[in-house]
Amino acid sequence: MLTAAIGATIAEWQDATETFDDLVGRQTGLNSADRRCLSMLARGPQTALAIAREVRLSPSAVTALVDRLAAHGLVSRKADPKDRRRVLVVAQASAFALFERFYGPIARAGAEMLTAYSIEERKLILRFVRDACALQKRMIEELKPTDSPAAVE
Amino acid sequence: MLTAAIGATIAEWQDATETFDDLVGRQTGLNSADRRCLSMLARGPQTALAIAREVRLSPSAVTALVDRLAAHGLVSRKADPKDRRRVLVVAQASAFALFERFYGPIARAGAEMLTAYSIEERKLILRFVRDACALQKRMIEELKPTDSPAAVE
DNA sequence: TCGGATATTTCGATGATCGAAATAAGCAAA
DNA sequence: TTTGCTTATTTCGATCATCGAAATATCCGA
Repeated sequence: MLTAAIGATIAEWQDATETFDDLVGRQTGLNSADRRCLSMLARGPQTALAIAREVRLSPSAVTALVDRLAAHGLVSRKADPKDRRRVLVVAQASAFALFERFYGPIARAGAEMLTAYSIEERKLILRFVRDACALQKRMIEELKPTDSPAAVE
Repeated sequence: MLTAAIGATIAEWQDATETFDDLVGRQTGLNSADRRCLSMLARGPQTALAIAREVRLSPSAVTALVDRLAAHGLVSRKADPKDRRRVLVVAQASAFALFERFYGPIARAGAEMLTAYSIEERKLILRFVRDACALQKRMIEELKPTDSPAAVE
């Protein structure tokens, strides 16, 4: 037993995560795709196409998205020296500051929370979150191929 | 140690969860708010205002949202016998079927995954996810009051 | 019964997104 | 080198979700 309680709590946790993220969006004026894009750019400059794939937006939508972020001074465009068709989108310092402001505190609080667990316990927690993450990714793969026209009709 | 690895894995897990959810949206033709609303209605009929609060949409947007779901046959409107100003939105059988179809498999796989853990281990996992959930909710509260006009300018 | 409060809908405007077409640059073969 | 195909991004017009304000309907207390 306990699996039902664990599942329910995870659902509640994910819901809270979504609510938190939504709040960040309201306070920053950035929508879900904007935030996803910024989070990706925090790992380094990316081309528009790579952003489109990861954020799951059309290339034209990414043009508008980057315009938006650039208007806020959060990113800048830079020609790719290797291939002048490409445009590299680069996160600015303000983007990192924004991340620190909104996600820094929770990251630190999370680390702090984990100090209440022994090393052995943390090993188990890591095993669990890895299992959960792997499971979620497996379910993504199972959902992908189908591409059913409309499950809702 | 291990906290960094745990944090990184959780971030990866949340990302996968978002991707999964987005895929469900594409395959069902339901956007994020639609899905949130349905998920709420799975717990019982709700008034438009309650939906607006939970889904974080304006009341007028909820009218449109419910129209959309109703057009898909997923919900129906029902006058509240107690207060005729109110409209109760009720999930239809097709909504539950949709949930079962997309979230049933992962719920069962998750339960199955947990069978690899002993009861003692599950207790620890439950403690951990409760801690994480509580932390996330605490961070929501800390973010709420500020209501800063624009953190981005 | 009157008047303010509450619940929902309607309406016009805004803005994010899409797909198709346009533009620009790379690349390979003649 | 030139020609033509491919790839990367942007522009453009259309669509749709959402908002805020106004309209409508109902409730409830004085």
